[in-house]
Amino acid sequence: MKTPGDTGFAFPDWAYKPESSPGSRQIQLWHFILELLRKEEYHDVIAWQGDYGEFVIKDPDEVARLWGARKCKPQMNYDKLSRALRYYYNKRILHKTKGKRFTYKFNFNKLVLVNYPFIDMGSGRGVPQSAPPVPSGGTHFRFPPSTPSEVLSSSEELRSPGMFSSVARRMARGSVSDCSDGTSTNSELEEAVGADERGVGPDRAYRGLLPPRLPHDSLFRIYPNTAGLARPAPRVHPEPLSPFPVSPLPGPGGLLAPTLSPALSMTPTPHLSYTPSPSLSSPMMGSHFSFNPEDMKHYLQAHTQSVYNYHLSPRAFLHYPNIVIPQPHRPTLEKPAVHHLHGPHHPLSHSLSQQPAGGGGGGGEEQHQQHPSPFKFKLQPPPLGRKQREAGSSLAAPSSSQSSSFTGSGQINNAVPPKIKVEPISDIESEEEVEVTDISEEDELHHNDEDDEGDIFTPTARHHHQLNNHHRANGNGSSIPAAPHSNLEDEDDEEVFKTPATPPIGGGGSGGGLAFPLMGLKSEPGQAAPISPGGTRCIPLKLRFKRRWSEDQKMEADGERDEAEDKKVRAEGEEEQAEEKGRGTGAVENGGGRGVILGLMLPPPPTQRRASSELQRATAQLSLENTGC
DNA sequence: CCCGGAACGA
DNA sequence: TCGTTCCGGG
Repeated sequence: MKTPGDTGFAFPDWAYKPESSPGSRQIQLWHFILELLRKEEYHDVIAWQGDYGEFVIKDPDEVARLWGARKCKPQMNYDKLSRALRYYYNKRILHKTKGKRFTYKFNFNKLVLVNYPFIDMGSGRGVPQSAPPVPSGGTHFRFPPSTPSEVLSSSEELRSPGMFSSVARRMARGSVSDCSDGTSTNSELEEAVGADERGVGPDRAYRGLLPPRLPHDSLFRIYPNTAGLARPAPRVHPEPLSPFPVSPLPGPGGLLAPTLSPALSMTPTPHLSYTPSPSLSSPMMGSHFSFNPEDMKHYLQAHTQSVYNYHLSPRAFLHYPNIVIPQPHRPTLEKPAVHHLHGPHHPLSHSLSQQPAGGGGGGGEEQHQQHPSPFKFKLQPPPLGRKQREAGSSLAAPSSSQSSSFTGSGQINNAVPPKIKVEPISDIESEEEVEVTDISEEDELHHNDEDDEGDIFTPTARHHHQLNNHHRANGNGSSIPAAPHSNLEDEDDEEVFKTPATPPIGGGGSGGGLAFPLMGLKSEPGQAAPISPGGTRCIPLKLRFKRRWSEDQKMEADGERDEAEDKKVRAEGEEEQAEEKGRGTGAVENGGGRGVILGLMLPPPPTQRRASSELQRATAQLSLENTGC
């Protein structure tokens, strides 16, 4: 599957690997955690807390037991489990919330990208404090750096049959757990799931998964560039129950208006079974960008798949005009044109086959089958070790950290400048001091790439955690300050500089070219500098890269570097510079690039429920699978 | 409690 | 090769 040949640029393997996906036979700890988090039954043991993506293990032993049961390792204990969790730090799947016991936070950035872009995590309702509505703009969520464009670019690979087939098979086989002894866990989970599916309405179903906040905002924030769009108050909470943020656009109706790129016809195609109302459908895409429909499709599909896989809320589904995303089940509805795209539909269908919910399911399935992640590219794993906390901290901390960590408080909402905002208000004070040392490491390093991202989810958290979590904690819960995607910029910039060439893009020019084209399309006139790809490359390239890769790249780059030379991470000086630059020029572009993405993402509002229900089912199915001892 | 190197298994 | 588990140290 992995083609070694690949350059390796895109996302981390785990992000797209089938194995990573929930449906996969071998469950991974983080999947498991996610699973538990989504179930209320376990909310006593583990639950979302505070910031997005942040969860607390209330009963470590129990969690360990459950995990052990799942893996058929009776000896599992929290210590081991936590080690496993720690292992994820390097992968950036999660990180520890300092200062809080048993509290970790998911970095969905990457995950999101590939597997599920819109995710949010949060507490579902179950969660007590945190659940709340997002504060104002929830900004936590960030778009995946890579975004579709990247994906698209690599589309080549996407289609590779090999992957699909293999995946498909896997999925198909998939479910069924081997572990007979399956402890209660399995059964419980399964049951629970089942219950959710059927009995409960969709709302509930997913509610657990997602977090209260809404990612959308973040999206917006990221993309401000479309000035027109302004994504004012994206978050609407349509559904009271659901914790999630709601669909973004809908609220402000105006926002939506802008439609997608001109290139595409805006026509909303209701192909999707769950398609939301057409009008709503197009989210925010700015007029600026246009994607290639196919690409979009792929992206969407992938996204969809992820959604299903992870039980994300329906909102997660993207809606894009002209593009049809196949749904997993429910073939009955329409089988629109699923063209080759098909989707993702995954395992569920297969595994589900057992339940023919939708009458004619069979046929539909075929079409869709696909793998989870259509995209193949991956970035390389960037793990790097961050060993030197201390060292780094001293150095880097200062400037970079600040920038990166933004506390920003709701700027987005208000400000929402068309451009990106750079560092918000971050309170330097607190952050710096505090963070500097401890955090610094993380922040620095990560922040480069991730923190921001990661933080994005919990912007506040980071800083505070050390000092005081208190405020962040639930009080508002949300606390979401803001966003800051500014960080991104910074980050990006950095990266750019560093690894300009790297790119992913394939080897060479060609690769790059591919990628860019999209960009070009997207970009609009004014802002971004579209310019031809070639030309663009020089400067724009960087920027672009930044955006895309931004995080990943940075990390990787850094990581690589670090690895190669030494682990220390220090490149801050450079970074800083980069940041500055990036801002200047980058801002616009950023917006553009990302904006596009955002646009893609948009979630559809209303209608999704169905989808969600299905999703649920699917998920349920998946969850059942687990086990294989 | 948390970290991360080292060993181990698939 | 990758992920998980063991284990000593902070």
